[in-house]
This record gives sequence, C-alpha cells and structure tokens, in this order.
Amino acid sequence: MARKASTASSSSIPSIANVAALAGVSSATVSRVLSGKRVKDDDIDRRVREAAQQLHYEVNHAARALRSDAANAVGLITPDAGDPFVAGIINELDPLLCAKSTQLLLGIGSTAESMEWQITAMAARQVDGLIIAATPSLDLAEVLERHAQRIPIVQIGGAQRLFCTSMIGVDSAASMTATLRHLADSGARSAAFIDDGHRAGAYLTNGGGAFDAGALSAAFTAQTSDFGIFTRPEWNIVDRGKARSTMTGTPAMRIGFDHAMRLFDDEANDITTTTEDADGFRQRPEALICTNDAIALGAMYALHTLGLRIPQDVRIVSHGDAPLAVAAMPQLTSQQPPIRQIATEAMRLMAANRDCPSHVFLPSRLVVRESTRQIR
Amino acid sequence: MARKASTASSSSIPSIANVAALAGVSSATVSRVLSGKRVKDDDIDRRVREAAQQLHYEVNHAARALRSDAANAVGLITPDAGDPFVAGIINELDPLLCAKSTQLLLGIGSTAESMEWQITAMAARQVDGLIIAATPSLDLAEVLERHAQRIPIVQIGGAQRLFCTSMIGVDSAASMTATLRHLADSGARSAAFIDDGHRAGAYLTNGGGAFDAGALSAAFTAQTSDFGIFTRPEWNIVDRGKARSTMTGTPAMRIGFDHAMRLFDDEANDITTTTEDADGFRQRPEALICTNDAIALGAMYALHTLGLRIPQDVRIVSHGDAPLAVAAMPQLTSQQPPIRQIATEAMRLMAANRDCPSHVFLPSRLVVRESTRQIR
DNA sequence: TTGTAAGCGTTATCAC
DNA sequence: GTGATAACGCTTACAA
Repeated sequence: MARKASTASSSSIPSIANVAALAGVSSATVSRVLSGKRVKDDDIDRRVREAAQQLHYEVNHAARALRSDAANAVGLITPDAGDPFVAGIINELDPLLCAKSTQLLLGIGSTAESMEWQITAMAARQVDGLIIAATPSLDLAEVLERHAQRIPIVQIGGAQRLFCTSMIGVDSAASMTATLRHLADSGARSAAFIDDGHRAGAYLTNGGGAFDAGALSAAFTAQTSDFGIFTRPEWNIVDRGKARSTMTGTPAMRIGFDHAMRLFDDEANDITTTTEDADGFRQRPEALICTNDAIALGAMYALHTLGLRIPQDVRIVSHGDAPLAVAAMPQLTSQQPPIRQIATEAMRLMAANRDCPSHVFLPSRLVVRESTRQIR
Repeated sequence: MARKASTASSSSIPSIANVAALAGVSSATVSRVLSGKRVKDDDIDRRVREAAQQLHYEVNHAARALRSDAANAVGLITPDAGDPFVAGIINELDPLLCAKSTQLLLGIGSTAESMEWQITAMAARQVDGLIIAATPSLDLAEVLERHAQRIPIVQIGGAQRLFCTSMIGVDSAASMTATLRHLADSGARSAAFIDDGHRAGAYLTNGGGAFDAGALSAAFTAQTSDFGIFTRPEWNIVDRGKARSTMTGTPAMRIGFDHAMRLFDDEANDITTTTEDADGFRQRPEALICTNDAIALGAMYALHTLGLRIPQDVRIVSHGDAPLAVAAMPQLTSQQPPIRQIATEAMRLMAANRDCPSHVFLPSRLVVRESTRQIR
C-alpha cells in the first residue's frame, strides 16, 4: 500500500489509490468525486480533482466495467463503413458519445453469419447498446431477439420490425409526398420509380441506406394519382434478366443505366419529338425517382448517351443525398435523410428502458438542385 | 462458490467458474485451455470446450483486460468516417481484427484538440494499438510522442514523421512516375498539377486521403522533364484569393473548378484552335494531375462549361480512386491506394515491438479509365 | 459525509 | 500439468 502511493509517479499508470494518497482521502471518496456521485464543491472535491489532474489520472475502464457492469461503450454494426449514410451517422454519433465518455465499437458484417458473429462479440463485451445499420434483406430476427433481452438494440434504416428492438427509419410516405409534389410543381406529368432490388452485400456508397425501398415503392404507387402524375406498372419493374450494360461502375449504377435505357431507348429513336406530343408523357416518363444516388447516376449516364437533357427532357430525384448527388452533372435533387436526428434518436432509444422499444419514423428533407430545375 | 456452479444456468451470464464446475476441472485450467496456453488435445481439453459451448460461455473482456492488461482492442482515429480511403481501411481491417478477436474502437477528431482528446481516451482504455488517419496539417507531434511510449501508434497517410511512431504512406515518387509515363504514352505533352492545399477539417470524401500532396507536388516538379512533359510553375499554384466559383459543391470541387477556369479561360476563348498550334501545349496544359478525385471532378465541370473535351482536349488523372472516380462522366483515371496492404501493414506494425517503429511506403496502382483514353 | 472492505471475472504465480 | 490463491483497479454496501 505504502509502496503504491510513494512509487507511483515514476512511470506506471496512476490508479485511484495514488490520487487518494495525494489528496489525503480514501479511494472511495475519489471514486465518488470523479464519477459525480458527490454533490458538494468543497475543499475535498477540489483537492481530489487537483490530484487527479496532477497525476494525469484516467479511470481504468476495464476495472470500472468489471465492477459496475456498464461498459461505457456502444456497438455499431454495418455491412460497409463506406456507406455515406452510415458514415454520417457515425460522425454525428461520436460527439454525443464523447459527451458521455462512451466509446464506439465498430463491427463490419455483410452476411447473416458475420453479422451474428459481430453481435455476439459485442454482447460478450457487454456493450451498453447496439446500433445496427443492416442490409434489409438479412434475416437477423432470431439473433436480435436473443440479445435484446440483455442490451437495448436500435435498428437504423428499417431493417426488420421486431417488438424487442427499437427502430429508426425515414417516413417513406411523407418523403414520397414531397417528391411527387415537387415534381408536379416542376411540370412533370409522369414518372417512373427505379429501385435496385435491395441486393444484399452489394457495394454501397449509394446513399440510399436510410430509406426503405419497399415502402417508397408502395408510397409511389399509392400517391401518384393524388398529384396527377401518370405512371405505368411496367416502368417501375426492375429487369434483372438482360445485363446489356456496356457500362462500367457499381452494380447500382449499372441497374440505373439499364433501367433508363429500357425506358427510353427501346422503340423510338426520335424521343424528343415524341415527348412533345400531347400524350408523349404516357409513352415515356418525364421524371425518374431513384431509391439511391448511384442508380440516379447510372440513369443520367444512359440519358446522356441517348442525347436526352436533364432536366428539360427528364427530371430526376434520388434518395440519400450522398456526395455523389453533388458530384453529378447536373447536380441531383435528392431526399436527404435526417442524419443528426437519427443519431440523437438512437442515443435516446438506447438510454431508454429496453422494455419499451419504439419504432420511430422521421421525415426526410428534399434538397432541390439542377436535376429538377423548373423549366417554363 | 457452490451457489454459482449450481444456479448458473438459470439466467445470468456464465463465468469461467461455471465452465470449470461443469467440466470438472479448476478455473485456472479452463482459462489455460480457452486462451490457448495449453497445448495438449486430450480429454480435459475436450471437456472444457464442450462445457464452454454448452453454457454459451464468452470470455468477459473487461476482466481479462483488467488482469492481463491487454485490452484486445485497437483504436482508429480519423477526422471523417466518410472518407472513402478511411472507410476502405476499416473494411479491410475488420476481418483481420476479428481473426484475433480484437475489437475496433472508432474515434472522430478533426481539430487538434478533439484529436488529442480521442487519443487520450483511447489510451485510457488501454488499447493495444492506435491507428491514426489524420489530416496532415494538424500538429500532433507532442501528443503522439507522449503516448507512443505505452502503445504502438501507426499513422496512415503520412501525417507527421516521428521517430516514435510507425507510418504507412504511398510512395509518391513512384506514383508520379507511373502517372507521367502514362500521360506521355497517351500523347500529352504538357501537364498541370492541382492540389487543394490540404485544408484541415474540410469535408473529405475526396479520395486523396492516402496520398501526401506535398510529396506528390515535389515529385511532379522533379520528374516532368524526365518524361518530356512541359509545365509552368504558375500552372501549379493554388490561387486561393478570388473565389469566382459560381459552382456549388464541396470545397475541393470548387478549388478544382476555379483552378481549371483560371488555366483555360483567362485570355483566349478559341482554345481549341490555339491548342492545335505547334506550340499550343505550352500555353495550356494538355493534362491535369489532381491530388484527389473531388478536385478532378470540379475541374471536369469547368472544362465541360468551357466546351473542352475530356480526354481529347485535356486528360485528367486523379488520386484516391474513390467511388466518385467511377461516377464521373467520363470516368476518371486514378491512382488507387493499396488499401488492403495498408491495413495488413498496420496490423503488422502494431504487433511489432513499439521500440522499433518503421516508416513504410507502398506503391499505388494506376487505374486507367476514360479520362486518359489514348487518342490517335 | 467518509472510510473500510468485499467483491466483479479473469490470468499469473506459486506450490504440488 | 494441474489446482489453489492472489492480484488487476474500480465501485458500492456497510460501518463509523
């Protein structure tokens, strides 16, 4: 005991005992002061803090976690750290975590197995909460249910709807309403909806991560007529069969390219004249709604190849508002997920009692850029 | 004691004692078997493993870290999780870490202060190693030196060169040699070099993260004549003064736009005819080398605006090979950092003795795309 | 309000 | 090679 207090300053990491000795109090008091369990701002308080600072004391998290089974860490599991939505969440989450001196454990998992492995590993580390930004197509219900008893789990981006986990997603119906209203206002009379079929494990960086493509599709179908926008079922079906793509790029870009080619290139070559007909907008859509930015980019490529102009001939709205949206030429109008709010909600839901998980849907914001600039 | 062994299976997390009781050995033996400190593959080994599996036993990392001061965790600190280079590193690093059942702690820090805060926090968690992918302009020498005594630190992307930390970067001279040779082969007779001045805290997602812009610049100046490529000092200087940008987009894109505008728009309007003169390539560069993809994209925007064609009038090579490079129209030839090798090296250097840090420079790979397609 | 002391689950050290 | 036992640094009853 005496050894510790005296020898401490030499080289080893100072412990709470060293601080206690220097401040002339017991280690219990130091613990109470430093963890805020002591209210008064008196001489003892001051002495302890000074001693801690002087010794460069930092609490040993392993010991704290062991004793009080709160790890002061939360886990985030995602298939791809490079997805701009996930990256945005991480960037927003970090300051919130720092403020609570909580660490972020990151795990990458793209398959159901690796995802399960990650979840188990995080659970073994006794994280205080788990955020999962998964590919929607993965079936993790069983794993999640098993662990949700012990740790609060928050799913981001609306993967699966379970009663044991919380969920944060985007209000797809509201997003679609805003999109369709904007398109109608900008003069579009018809629209097609392009999705890439939520392919699991695909290289992301697409930007659509926050959105539930299925829900968007349903909202599109339900709402088009409300805004006087014409569509055809066959415009909105992903044609996976023929990969006619001469295009290089990510899978999502190729899908956008192929889909646009199919819509605009199949029969007539003199499209520009066709669309000037009174009923031209029934033959070819005047707008494209893409579930992520990469699809939109691929479609733009196709339109460019075909000599169609954006937005004069075809307007485009994408979802995600990734950096890609700004990099495009012309820049893309895009639905921007409320990243900061999502991060804040995730923190709230993890802190809330895990016995009452809730499913939260936040509205996205339409960022209008050149790809839907009004012409008239 | 008896309580634990008997009551364990009910609901609480099983501990090593439960496993020991079930296997009929001491907890010390269980520890040795499970942590691989025991070689034999006999009956005891089998019984212990079976018991562990049956009870769903997972080692308590907090306790392990407390006792053996190995946290089984490494920290990664970066200013922006969304930077594609950093994201790539994380994606590659994760499986390597999982194989060693080590966790990744992620910290975001864009200013010197927050960076220092993160480093201190990670050190307090006793991570086994620290990877820092910092903005080069931040001065972290002092903090790094302080902590390098205790934990091995690996800097990625060549931030500062210290004798106490390891460093992994790209061999700029080799990259530039490959770039210039390729440009010469593709018919370019002159080139300009565009950098965005490594602005700290700028929104990244640019792709240049792995490269040392200063070293690239030096290599460009030193090597152009070797490949018979003409350049002018004034072509290669960032003009920060006039922000004439009518362009929206990230700062890096605007810098690329402005720089290209300055190079190609200032005096003559009939550039295409000028460049067809015998000495036209001395008036305007026939190629642009950009230190990241976003700059290149901005420059492409400018060239497009001016009616210049890529690659016929101007060839472009960028650094980083971010998703942006593929999204561009035409797609960008880009220097691709060896992400997987960098991740592997980082693991090696962290495992190596911290007393002998080394500075490693790996070659990048030139991915040729449309922006330098040969014309002739 | 403060000090004392008993753990938290693991690994390292020591006898055997 | 195995088992008992003592730490690791912290928090928290409980006693003062």
